[in-house]
Amino acid sequence: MSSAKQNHAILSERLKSCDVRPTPQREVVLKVILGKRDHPTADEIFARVKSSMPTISLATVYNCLDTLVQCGLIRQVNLERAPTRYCPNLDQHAHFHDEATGEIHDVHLPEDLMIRLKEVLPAGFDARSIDLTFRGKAAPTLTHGTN
Amino acid sequence: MSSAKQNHAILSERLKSCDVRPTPQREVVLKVILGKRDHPTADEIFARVKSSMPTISLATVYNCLDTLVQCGLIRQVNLERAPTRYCPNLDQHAHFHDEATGEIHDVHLPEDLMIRLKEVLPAGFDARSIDLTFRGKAAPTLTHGTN
DNA sequence: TTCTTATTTGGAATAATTCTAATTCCTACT
DNA sequence: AGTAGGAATTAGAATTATTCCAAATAAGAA
Repeated sequence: MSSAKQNHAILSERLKSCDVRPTPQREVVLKVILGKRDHPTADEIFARVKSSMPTISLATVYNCLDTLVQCGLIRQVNLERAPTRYCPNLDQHAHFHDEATGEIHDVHLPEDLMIRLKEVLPAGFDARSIDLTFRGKAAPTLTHGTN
Repeated sequence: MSSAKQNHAILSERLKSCDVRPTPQREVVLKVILGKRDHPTADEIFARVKSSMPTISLATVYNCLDTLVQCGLIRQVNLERAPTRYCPNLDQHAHFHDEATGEIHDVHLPEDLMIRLKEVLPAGFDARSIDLTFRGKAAPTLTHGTN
């Protein structure tokens, strides 16, 4: 079995396990996002996807993204007043938004902190997800985390 | 001195302390946001402001909001793919976004947790602000926090 | 295969925000 | 008080991200 075929099988399996139809469009959108550890916008994803599937439409990219987020196969990140970005990293992590460069860095969150975070919620609040975003500036010289 | 005048003086003082001109528009926008502990959108703020200053323009509301956020007199909250909301509560707190009702509740964050949060950042990362948003559902019967 | 239903498509529509250029308003300095 | 000069405001146009729509297509079950 070729590597490409195997890849397809893996992606297809992932989609099926979420009870969604493993269409070629969904697979290629997912593949593109997982293929790079950055935080692309819908437009950027559209551009990347078009090189392997030139006929795909932007509406489909949006549809696929919605589906993938629903499934929990990717995450959604919102910066203030900027187009939504998507994140392939499903490990528990926070985002650091470098205000000087606009870059987003993933920051690992230890398990005990996650537990501590959930403890601050009053009784009756049931959190399905937690978004933690830092804003500020990062030291320019060192290379930290992913962008 | 009348209460209204005193109010004006206080608002004006707050603005001056941020090195911005205390214009009537900025004062009324700030007053409207501080007057209610909710999370209005720019459009909602525009509507509220118009009742006391009918000639104000939406562009000015946006300008004022930008200025006030810059000054740190109000905060900005972004829900996924929804218009930006503004928050009068400057105490350290998180937001709980009730996915069923769309309501936003403030959640108090203890000081030690804030310290713990900043500790997860690698050396060289300097966080100016921290945004923590929970998403999920809240028990409907009880009345928790502010919306 | 054929049926049923979900998905895709392109283009139009919507909605939040920003831009622009003209006007008006503060504030500091005489 | 009067005025110069920069900052803020205004209305409306422009931009841009996202969603809607109705028709065409494709996937999975029988």
